[in-house]
Amino acid sequence: MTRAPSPPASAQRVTSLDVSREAGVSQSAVSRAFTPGASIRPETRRRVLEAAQRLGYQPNAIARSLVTQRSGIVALIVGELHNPFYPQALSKFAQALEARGKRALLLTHDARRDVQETLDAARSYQIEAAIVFPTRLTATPPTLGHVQGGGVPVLLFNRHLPGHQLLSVACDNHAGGRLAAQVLLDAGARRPAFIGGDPDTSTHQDRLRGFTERLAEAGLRPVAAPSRAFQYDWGVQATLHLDATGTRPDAFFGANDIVAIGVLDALRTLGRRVPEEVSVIGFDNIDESARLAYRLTTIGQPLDAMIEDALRALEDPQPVDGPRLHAPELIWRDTVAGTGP
Amino acid sequence: MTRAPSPPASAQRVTSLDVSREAGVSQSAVSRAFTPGASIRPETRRRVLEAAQRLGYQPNAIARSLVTQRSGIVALIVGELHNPFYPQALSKFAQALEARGKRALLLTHDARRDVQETLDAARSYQIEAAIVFPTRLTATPPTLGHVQGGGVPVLLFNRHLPGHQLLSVACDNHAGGRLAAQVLLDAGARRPAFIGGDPDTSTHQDRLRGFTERLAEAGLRPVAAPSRAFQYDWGVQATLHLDATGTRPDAFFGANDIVAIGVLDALRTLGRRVPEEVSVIGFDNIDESARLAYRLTTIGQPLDAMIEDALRALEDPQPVDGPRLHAPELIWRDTVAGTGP
DNA sequence: CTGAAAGCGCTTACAG
DNA sequence: CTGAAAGCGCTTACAG
Repeated sequence: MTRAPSPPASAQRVTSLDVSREAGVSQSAVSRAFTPGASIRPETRRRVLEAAQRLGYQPNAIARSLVTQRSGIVALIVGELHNPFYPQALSKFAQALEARGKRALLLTHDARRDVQETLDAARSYQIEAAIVFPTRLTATPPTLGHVQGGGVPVLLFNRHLPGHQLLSVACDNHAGGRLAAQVLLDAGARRPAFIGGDPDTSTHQDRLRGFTERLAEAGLRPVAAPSRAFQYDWGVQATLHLDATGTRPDAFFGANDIVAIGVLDALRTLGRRVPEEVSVIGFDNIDESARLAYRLTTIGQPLDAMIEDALRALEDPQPVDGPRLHAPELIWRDTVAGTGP
Repeated sequence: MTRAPSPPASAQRVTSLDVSREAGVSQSAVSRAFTPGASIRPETRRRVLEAAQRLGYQPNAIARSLVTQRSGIVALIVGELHNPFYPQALSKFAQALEARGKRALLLTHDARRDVQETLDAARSYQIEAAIVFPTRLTATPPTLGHVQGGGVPVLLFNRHLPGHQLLSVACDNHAGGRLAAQVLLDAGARRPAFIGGDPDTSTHQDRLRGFTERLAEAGLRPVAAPSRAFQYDWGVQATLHLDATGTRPDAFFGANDIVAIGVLDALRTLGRRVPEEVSVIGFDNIDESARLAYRLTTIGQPLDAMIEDALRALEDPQPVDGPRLHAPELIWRDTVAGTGP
């Protein structure tokens, strides 16, 4: 079997043409050798693969994308990653994507620019879908109001936009809010407070609504307390402020774990004992909530299931009818009075 | 000015050819209109841009990459993101990349597979560089031992591999270790312990070496303590174990903040008062270390400078001579006795 | 099963 | 400043 000479060392990239010469086959054959299920004799494939190995050849995914019209790229659009819930989701998404032979293009957005800009930039890479993590987004336009995929499906993770036609996957925050109320009620709370996050987000709103609803069924209503941001500092500040103004809730529901941890730290500063004097519950079940210093009882989100569902939803496009909700789960630890469920 | 008819609605993507027809110019002109600095009459560019706007056209970055041989894509390779130091670095990298007109391709690796595999997968996307975050890597082959960029520069962030020709950017951990010792010495420590992370990493080794060295200058040596992992649980466990075996250090240097926070929580469990009875210092200055419950004194890494330097190093390829080190900075809080520097 | 050829959507000499 | 044409590295009908 005669072989064509190897390509000159000056050649930068080794291409399928180089390999075809090395293997003594056509360039098409090289392509087929790298295409699972392609019609090619096993022996030919073997020869090609060996030649490729010798030359250090690897198919060019960019060129492939151009002709197949499928880039295999999914955009992950994130803002700040201060809430540890998101990095965790992010790396799990990247892994799940890889397991499906896809790649994650990581893009950032900030509060000042419209997400649309970021999305457009992503679209030039022929992304097959975009997942946006609304770490800094509010529901009000222009930030997220009119996002247009322009042909590519866009999914909002952990948030939904009432009245908009965006795919979205989230935890059933309304049910989670109810669950939090239930847990606090069972612990004997009579004056529970909700320390909210960004009041303009569905996560905040749904959790509050569920919480309030369940409390009402027990003839109670949450202690009046302000909302502001899903941040540690805010949890601390809100709790201190409440105390300073003479409001002493006997239980706290933090809009997420970061806020609840702030509440816990503020309570410690105030010398109030948890859970003996006051119960605290959070939302998300981030790593930090399991620390010995906190042992925060919280409502966990079924992250893996949510991610699988998100990817599935993106794969077969069907009309959006409301957010895809996942049941939350109580994570019992040490910050709520009683012995648990 | 006569116009060619608009492309049929059936056409999936709108291409530069569609725009050229809409604008009544050549396809080359469309390309030039989107190329900053290209030789094109302002009026022509305006016409093209308007036509593009009408048609919703956006240049195809994939096609562009193919011809320019520059993808504009940089791979970010991460493992687990349990240490919050990494997500923070990750999002800052993504932002810094975008500021330079580049994109971040996010890839994951796990401890079982060789990073080489992940890198090869990334290479098929014609990445211009790869940055690996060694969140799960040890220095021993095969995991990281023989990584070959195969033409693309590879940079290790926050770690270096002695004797290997990989670019790397890190904090000067040796100096940081010395600094930690200095701080503890100033606080009057006589029996300081180092609670190590993964002993097989340069971060661990360099910090320990600096720490030991400075201690030796003061005629001291660290209390014998085991090392294992850069994890919260390990910090807790190691501290508890030390205490159970009758070893009572008067100061702790946690190999990173996560470990130091574990130490702090364990100390609290043991009823030992910080910093009155025992001082604790960490490394990294992650968000969590500033929580009221911890107020951890720590050695901060100059993250922004490190990221800029990493990107710069990747841009102009020059022979590697050792890791590029950045000076650490003492973050004084409440876990070390005394009034600070 | 195999190869020659067209074409994916751009950029970039080249000639005008 | 502009257009026609070649070509980036692949995949995929098409014909054998």
